[in-house]
Amino acid sequence: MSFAVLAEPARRQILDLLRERERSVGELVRDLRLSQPGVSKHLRVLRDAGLVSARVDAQRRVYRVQPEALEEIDAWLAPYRRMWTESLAALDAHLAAIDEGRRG
Amino acid sequence: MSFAVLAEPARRQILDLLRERERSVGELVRDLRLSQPGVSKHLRVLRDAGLVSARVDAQRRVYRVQPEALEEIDAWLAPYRRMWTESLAALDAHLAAIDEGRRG
DNA sequence: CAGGAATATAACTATCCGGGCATGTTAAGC
DNA sequence: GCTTAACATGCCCGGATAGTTATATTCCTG
Repeated sequence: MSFAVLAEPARRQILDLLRERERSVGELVRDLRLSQPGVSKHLRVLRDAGLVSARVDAQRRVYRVQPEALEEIDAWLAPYRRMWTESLAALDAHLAAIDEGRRG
Repeated sequence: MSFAVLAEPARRQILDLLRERERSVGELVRDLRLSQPGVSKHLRVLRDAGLVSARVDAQRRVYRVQPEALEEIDAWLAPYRRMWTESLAALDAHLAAIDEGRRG
């Protein structure tokens, strides 16, 4: 499960940057407060998890996000999401009932 | 961010167990392959993250899941979810177009 | 083909974290 | 009030990992 991959703030930040547009390693190094090898290492982890993919452009590697890899996490989250939306629905109903009562 | 909290498989397993029904520490110890202090330690992390809450029943502490704490993660996921659902929609459209073409 | 640019990998270190054992704490029951 | 049950906490250890510097690799450019 790629939860562990996302546990690292720098990696989430990389994904957020790549979500706007694809970026080369050098660009990411400029945006993050990390050494170039540090960024490369995180990109390696993200690649292995299928969360990003790389395209070669001369000496540069341009990375892009691969959002489908997050479906697994979304799937794990789904039943919990049902739980809190049900709570919200119940609260809604409750407030509606109160309002109903107020208006007689 | 509680991604780091969920990175631990045992903690996700605890949440999944508590999603069915609330459980005491002892029950969790029986269900997991972990020592009692190990379980307590994970529960502590989950509590600090607001992911579970405890109710006192005599000497026992009964834990339940607090799904709202996962909304933060869901919020982070949301823009990516939009991305892959858009991809699916595009694929749908593509396949429909192919089918349309086949039928003339 | 020499030099430099862009990135990956290697090697090393410091830190964090999960695991267990031993022990502290609180509540029940006699 | 002493014992036992249920749980939390402290302490220690081994493994994982994120960060760095140094080096290897690849590819363009002159």
